[in-house]
This record gives sequence, C-alpha cells and structure tokens, in this order.
Amino acid sequence: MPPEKRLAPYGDYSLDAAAGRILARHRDRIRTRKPHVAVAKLARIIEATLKLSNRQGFQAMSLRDLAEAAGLSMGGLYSYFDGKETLLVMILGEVSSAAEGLLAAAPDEVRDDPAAHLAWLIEMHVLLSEAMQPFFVFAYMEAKSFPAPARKRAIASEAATEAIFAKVLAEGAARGVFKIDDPDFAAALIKPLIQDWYVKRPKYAKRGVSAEVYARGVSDFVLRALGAR
Amino acid sequence: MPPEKRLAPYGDYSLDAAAGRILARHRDRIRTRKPHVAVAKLARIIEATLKLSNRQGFQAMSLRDLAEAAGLSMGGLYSYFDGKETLLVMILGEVSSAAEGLLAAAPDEVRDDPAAHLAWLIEMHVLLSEAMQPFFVFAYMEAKSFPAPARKRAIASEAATEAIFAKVLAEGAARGVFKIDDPDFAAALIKPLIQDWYVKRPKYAKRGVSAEVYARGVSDFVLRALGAR
DNA sequence: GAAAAAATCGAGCGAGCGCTCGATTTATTA
DNA sequence: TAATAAATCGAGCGCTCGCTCGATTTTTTC
Repeated sequence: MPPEKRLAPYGDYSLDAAAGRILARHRDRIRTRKPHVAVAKLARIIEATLKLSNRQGFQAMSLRDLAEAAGLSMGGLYSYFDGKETLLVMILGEVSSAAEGLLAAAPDEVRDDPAAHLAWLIEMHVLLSEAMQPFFVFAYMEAKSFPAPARKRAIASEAATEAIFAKVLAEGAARGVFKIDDPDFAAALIKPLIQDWYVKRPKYAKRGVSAEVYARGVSDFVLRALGAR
Repeated sequence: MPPEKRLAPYGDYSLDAAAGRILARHRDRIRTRKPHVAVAKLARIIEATLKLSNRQGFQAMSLRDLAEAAGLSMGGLYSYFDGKETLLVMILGEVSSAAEGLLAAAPDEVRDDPAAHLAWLIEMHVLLSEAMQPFFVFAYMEAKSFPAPARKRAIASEAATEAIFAKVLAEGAARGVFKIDDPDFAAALIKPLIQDWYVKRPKYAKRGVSAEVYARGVSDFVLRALGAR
C-alpha cells in the first residue's frame, strides 16, 4: 500500500488542504475575503516559501523573490500575512498540528500491543514526514530562528511526541515486552532516527530506500535494541 | 576519567589550538603577520562567531555585532578574513578535520574487536562533539547555507564517517558478532544518534545526562540493536 | 627616541532588505 | 453597464547589510 493510502484514514496532507487549515487558523490576519481565492493563493505562497527556504534558509529568502515565485506582487503578499515572521509561524503551526493530530490517533487494535504500537508510531511518523516533507524540513531547519513563542511551542511539541513514545516504552517494560532500564532515554533516541529520514533524504533516495522500507528498518532496529525481537 | 582526559591522547581541542590550526590553514588570506597576535585575535573572533551564530544563525549575525563581541573594529576583522563566507569555511574546515583525524586513530587493542571498536567510535565521537560543542552545533546548523564547495566537502566528510562505521559493522557481521542484514543501513542510523547529543544538548542537560553517560547509553542501544549483547 | 612597519580604526559606499500606501485592475452587484 | 467592492500592484521609504580605504595608533627596529 502506498504511503498516502496508509495515511489517508487520518487526514488530508495535500498542499491545498494544509492551506485551508492555515487560512482557518489565521482568518483574522488575512485580508482576502473569498475563501477559494485565498486558499489557492495561500497554497502558492506556502509552496514557494518552502521551495525557496529549503534551498537557502528562510532568512535568506527575500520577499521580492517570494513574490515572483508565487506569482504575486510585493503588496499582494501582504494581503496574506502581516509580516515575514507570521509566514514562518503559519507553516510551523501546520507541522506541529499535523504531527500531534496523527500520533494521538492510534487505532485500538494497536494500542493493546506495545511493540505494535511503537512500530505504528514510527511508521506513521515517517510516512507523515514523507507526505509533508518540505514542511518538516522547513520546521527542522528553521527551528533555531523561531521567534521565542513559536520556539517554545516547537520544543513543547517535540517533548509531547517524546512523551508518547516514553509512555508506550514504559508500558512495554512493565509488561516485560521491552527489556530496558530507562524508557525516557530510549524514547529520546527514537526521534532523531525518524528525523534522519527527511533531513538526509537525498542520501536514502540515492540508495533506493523508500519511506516504508526506512520506517520498517528503524522499527526493527529499535525493537531489537529494546530486546523485543 | 573526564572527557578531555580520555580525548587528550588524540589531540588538543581547545579554542586556541583550533585557532592555531585555522591560521595555518589560511595563512595566505590572513594579513596579520605575527602568529601569536593572529592566533589570539582569531580565537576571539571564532569564539564570538560561534556564540552569536549559535543564537540566531550565521546569516543573521552582522559583522558589526561580531566586531563588537570580538573587541575589534569592522576594518580590523578584515585582517583575519576576506569575506564573511571565508569565516564560515574556516570553522567548517576545523570541524571536519578534527572529526576525520580522531576517528581514524583507533588504538590497536580496539581494532581487533568489532564491538569494542564500534563502542570506541561512538564514545570518541560524542566526547569530541562535547569538547568542540559550539563548533559542531555551528557546522550542523549552518550546513544548509554552505557555499557549494564547502557543502560538498561536508557531505563527503559525513559519508567518510559513515563508511568507517559501515566497515566495522561489516567486519562484525562477517565474524558473526553482529546479526545484521545491511551494514550500510545500520551505519546510517548511528550518525543521527550521535548528533542528537549536541543538537538537543539542553534536553539532556536538564535530565542530568553527561557526555559519557550518553555515549554509553547509545553504545548499549546500538550494540543490542545489532544483536551483540 | 626617531623612523619604519604592522595593526587597527570607523565613517562612508552601494546594494538589498522588510514594509507601506495611493493608484490601478479585476470582480461583483444592481 | 454603471457603481461599488475586492484584490492586486509596484515605486518609494528608512534602514541595515557586507565591505573598503585613507587616517590613526601601536609595535618594532636600530
């Protein structure tokens, strides 16, 4: 089953859907009134922002270049955000909201088995980062230049993800499925393994490793490290 | 044994020593003739660059701010480099040269045992990144904005590190010490675990995890995943 | 301690930045 | 189709950037 299909029951991760959610989240800051116009333009702006930023960094992307890439004028851009920083916040919000929404949605048949739950979390996280790859790369690379509030939210969001892993690990340890001393430490090591998928994507692409193969490989690696295989 | 002590046989990772090597590497671009003056000033410049960059990013650091933090004038700075990009290249070169130099220096008693060799590589890599923490954070965070040639070198340097891991893993697999199908894939997963130490340092500091404890934890995790424990 | 050499200074240059706002075009209404 | 509202435009503003270079200070030489 292709990744979009496996992910599909949990939401729509297309660019337009993301633009729609971003519009809803920032309706008050966006001057364009008609939703279908706003969503379409917003999608082009977000798309162009991700493209330019992931090449040279958000700071180095000029709004003139963005305007040209998105097919708008300088002034036109400012109908969709009230400053460059808001554009950053819009994208970040979409990433963390998508991640939090998905990971909390584990199906019941998986929740009962810590090993299966853990594998599900890893797989879904990887598939999500694949479906929203430019968003995830952006959020990861620009994390250091976040404005203070967004930064705090990003750290909190990552801590929340880690807490989900830690809880499953602790549950598994209690049941004797995982042989580990420190669930929190083990949980901390899982995140970077998932992040490596989208951070070093070209490396894996060159080796012909797909998202599913990567997710499976990481699951196996982690489960063996936890003494579950 | 404290980390500097364990690392000591393999080189001097102090700021002044790094400044000395950087000076030697870029003698032709640096106008200041007297080495002891040049090394001292260069050390202050590098130190200030790492401090300011790791807060807001290299691009966002202005040379005026750098001059003030380093205790020089704008013009004074330009006796030590011929452009902002050169400053970037100087620091990157020091990081990759330190990493490559150290990892190739495994002692003989460790080379014979794949598991010990792997543990040594992981530990030394973590301790090095601890001793040169601002350098490593800088190199990692600014990787995307490298000028093209430096970027290629950084990717090559990372691939070289990974190849060292892969070789040890393949050797261990051949001897039956490691139970793995794909040494290259496993090698790819080790790097992000090491990087997490310096990228997410505050998280581990808050939990009271030291460099040695982290290195040991990662070693154990990896060796179990490889079926060696 | 005067002359020469080395090192440092900092105001000023052109360029590009984020952002604004009155003018203009496009879409909707009656 | 005339009037109104919505959306877009882009030249221009103030500012900061990387960088230069003649003036100045510090160090070395004899």
